[in-house]
Amino acid sequence: MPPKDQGVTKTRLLDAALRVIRAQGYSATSVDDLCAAAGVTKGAFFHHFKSKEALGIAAADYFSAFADSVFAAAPYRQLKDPVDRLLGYVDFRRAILQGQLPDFTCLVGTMVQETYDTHPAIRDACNKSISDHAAMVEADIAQAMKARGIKAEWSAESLALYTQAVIQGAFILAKAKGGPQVAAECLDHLRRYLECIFHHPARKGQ
Amino acid sequence: MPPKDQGVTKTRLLDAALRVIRAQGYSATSVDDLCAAAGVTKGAFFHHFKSKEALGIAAADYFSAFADSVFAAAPYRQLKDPVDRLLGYVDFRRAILQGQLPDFTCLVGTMVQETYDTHPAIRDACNKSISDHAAMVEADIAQAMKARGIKAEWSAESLALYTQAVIQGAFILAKAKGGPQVAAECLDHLRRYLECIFHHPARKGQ
DNA sequence: ACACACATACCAACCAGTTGGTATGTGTCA
DNA sequence: TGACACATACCAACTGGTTGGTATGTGTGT
Repeated sequence: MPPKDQGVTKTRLLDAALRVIRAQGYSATSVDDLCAAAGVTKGAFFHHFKSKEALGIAAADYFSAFADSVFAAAPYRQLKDPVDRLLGYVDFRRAILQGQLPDFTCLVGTMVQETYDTHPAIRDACNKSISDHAAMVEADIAQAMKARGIKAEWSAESLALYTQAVIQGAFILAKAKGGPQVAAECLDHLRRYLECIFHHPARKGQ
Repeated sequence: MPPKDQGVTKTRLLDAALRVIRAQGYSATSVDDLCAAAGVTKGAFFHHFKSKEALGIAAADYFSAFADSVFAAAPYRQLKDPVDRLLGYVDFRRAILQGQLPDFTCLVGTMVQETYDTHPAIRDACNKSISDHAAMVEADIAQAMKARGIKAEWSAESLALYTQAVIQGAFILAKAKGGPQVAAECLDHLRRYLECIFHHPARKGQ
């Protein structure tokens, strides 16, 4: 019944990849692991992906598309003021630090550390994922700078990438310490920096 | 003559581990890879380390001790004012972003992402390495807060961990983008945040 | 003589990827 | 309508090579 099952097996493999690779890393995850987690056979795997590396690239794209949809639909996107949107982004990222670590950490941040030197194609896919997400943040930053009349030595792109560095680093610390609390506190510091830059009054109790 | 060669083979293996694991990651690095890079046999490896996991833990400790000595000997340590020392730390971290990526990135930040869920003993060693280094930064932060009479909602520990998150995240971005420039710009933003917190006049041209 | 620091040879389990095959669907032309 | 050619989706079994780890030597200094 191919029409009914169209793409189901492939999607099951990609969903499994997100879960398993975020928990174990790319190298430690075997094709058999993926197949077992997805409940499919090895033949099905290599029918949909020509190699493990191709699955890695596809997983990065899949993760990226999923993240795009989550942030596009997030409530903070509706805020009128670009500074509010920027701070809303940080608050939203803080709010989604829920559940187990493999549920909210970043697939591409994990993968790129393992593959940047040995699998250039995966590194490029991860870089595109991070850069595209940063570009979304950069748009709000550029508007915020214009709205507040801020002329700085740093670029909107540089600050957007900085937000991503904080988030990626916060995930590493969360993994090292076994929980998301340290990551939340990192996002609080990031928020404080942005408030400082955009002359925004700090929230009470923060 | 064992007295002369005392520890040489073990050290060669640990040095190789630093290089190879930072380039390929922990899981993708085989014991054979390590032996080849160190120029020793497998028998020697398992004479000094009872398992690959034990090597991972030893490598984290070895990296940690190396980092300790580098930072203890760094010129910024001689600065009298704790705020200068804190900013000096960031400047020093920025200055050592030299050479190839595996030369200056963080072994434990790389390893913990791959092992936090599957090798608790390695995760603990990585966590200790990060936390000990953060504690060194935290001491200067605590003194800086006292010197400037700063009472904040955040703790010195929280800010110290934030500096480590920025550094770890900067390494991920550097790997994704293939060079250290983005990491340097992240450290510039971190410096700006610290200047803001400690009411320090910004440097010109920054 | 004995412990230590290695080296050699080897193993079972696992690895990514291939094979030959089946079941099911789709487009086309008479 | 139906028969044929072809494509898609999948499967179980297999392959050559690699994995972490072990068992058993061997040379050397004390």
